[in-house]
Amino acid sequence: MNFYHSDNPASKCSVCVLGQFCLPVGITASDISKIDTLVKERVHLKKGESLYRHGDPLSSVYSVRFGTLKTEYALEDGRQQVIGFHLPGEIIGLDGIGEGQYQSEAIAVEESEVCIIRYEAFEDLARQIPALQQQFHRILSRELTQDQRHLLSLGTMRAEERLAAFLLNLSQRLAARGYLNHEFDLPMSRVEIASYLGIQIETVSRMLSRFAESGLVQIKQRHIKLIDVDGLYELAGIPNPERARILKKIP
Amino acid sequence: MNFYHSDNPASKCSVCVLGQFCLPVGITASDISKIDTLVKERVHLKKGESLYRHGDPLSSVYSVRFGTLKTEYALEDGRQQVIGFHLPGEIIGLDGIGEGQYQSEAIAVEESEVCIIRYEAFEDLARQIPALQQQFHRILSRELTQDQRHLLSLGTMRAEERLAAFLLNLSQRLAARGYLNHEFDLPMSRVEIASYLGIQIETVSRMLSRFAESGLVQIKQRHIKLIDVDGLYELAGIPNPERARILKKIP
DNA sequence: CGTTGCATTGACTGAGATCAATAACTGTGG
DNA sequence: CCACAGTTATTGATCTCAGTCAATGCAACG
Repeated sequence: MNFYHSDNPASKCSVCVLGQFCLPVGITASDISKIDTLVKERVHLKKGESLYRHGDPLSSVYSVRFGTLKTEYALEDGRQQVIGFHLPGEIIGLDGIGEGQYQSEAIAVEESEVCIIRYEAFEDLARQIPALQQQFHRILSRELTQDQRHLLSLGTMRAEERLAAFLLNLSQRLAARGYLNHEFDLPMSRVEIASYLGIQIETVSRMLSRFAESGLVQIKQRHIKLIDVDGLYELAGIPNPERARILKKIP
Repeated sequence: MNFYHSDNPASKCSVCVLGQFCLPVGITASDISKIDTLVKERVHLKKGESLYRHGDPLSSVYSVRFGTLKTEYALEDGRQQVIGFHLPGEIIGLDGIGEGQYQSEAIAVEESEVCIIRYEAFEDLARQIPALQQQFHRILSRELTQDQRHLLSLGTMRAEERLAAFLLNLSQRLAARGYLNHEFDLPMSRVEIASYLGIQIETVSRMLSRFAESGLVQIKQRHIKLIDVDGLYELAGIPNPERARILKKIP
């Protein structure tokens, strides 16, 4: 882990390209300068390094600057699962607020960098800037919704559907960040995908091969190209939000 | 749905026996009176009635006064799953904050009553009372942790383990509310349990019968008596928090 | 160019789903 | 109070998806 301290303008929240994700909308210039003072440090993580571990006291929450992190949750008997993958602009460490210590472990899936947001200072500032407080609540709430969608996937979907939904979700999130969304590199390994989806690595492999056979995707190792997006959506059992649906079901 | 409006003292948050769950600790007398003004209305729900539905605009969050509610999350193709059961003192509706409309549907599993907390007024008040704001963040964060534990259950545990963990979790939550925790009535049906655990109703039935055969529990319909709590914990693959563990693992 | 880690593919197995029948309870009205 | 319908739960028989075990393939790297 590599810490940075910086006052140079390029590290300011207000000029960060991710502002759309981690900054609240509709705040004044003076608010912005306050927010800028909040984030003075960053951490650089090499692949496999932990940002925090289960049980570490909560001092900060973190905003991903670049790279990808996974959060893992462990059962007392040693079994563990990847709970989430976190892309640039997303906030992690929120599960530490409840008990004052992180409940999960956050690990870099690839080389990554995160902004450190001192939690106490943040909470104070949120009280002063209503828009910031509201945005924080929205972030927490969306996190809940995200987990609930994931629950639905693990509870009701078959392996094939889970994987299709996973690829599409990743694609959507990449698109929202302005990346190519129909062709990208998976930052995570098959093991990590399998763990996240609650299936075995062999099943991930088989399903990906099957998708490729069916002409839904092209895969070369971790490089993936979505060919038939509609087909994937259909397979996942969810409607394609990329095309406005004019048709209604006629019963 | 039956609305109440009330200024009578018995309906005040400050005297509600659930205060320990929904009120922040360490607040002043004047804060208490402000909080009391926040919750003026309650809703009475008969079994099966919805408190809110997916897509309803968020106006309030709710605190369960008595009874049990379930929240269900639906997939676009009609599949749906019970995401959580909510006991007295727990807050529901938080998933509505992110998008300004509820993402799930909340339904009474048995006759229930909830306090209405107008969300905008609550957010304002939270800004004025730091302890309230902190408590709210803790509640949101614990909700996240709860969902993550649930994810782990659906992702890595076998049916048997999920059911054992479910019974123990319910028992713990009842104990925290001062109820009998080793003998109680399940408020929810087998269908609802199965949905929550991501398994089939027949499997729930079979596993319960198996638990009874093994002398772990006694079951008569929805009435359940935990006989061998340690055995259940072992089966669930989690340590028993009810007995302080002096022993350490010797490698 | 072997070694090491990650991914794919095949053969077999098993936990839990599905289908089906029965049993037990709940509530209703005569 | 009983009969009946309707719901909810249990139990059995069979099937299937995905897990497990095992072998092979493929990159990257010292």
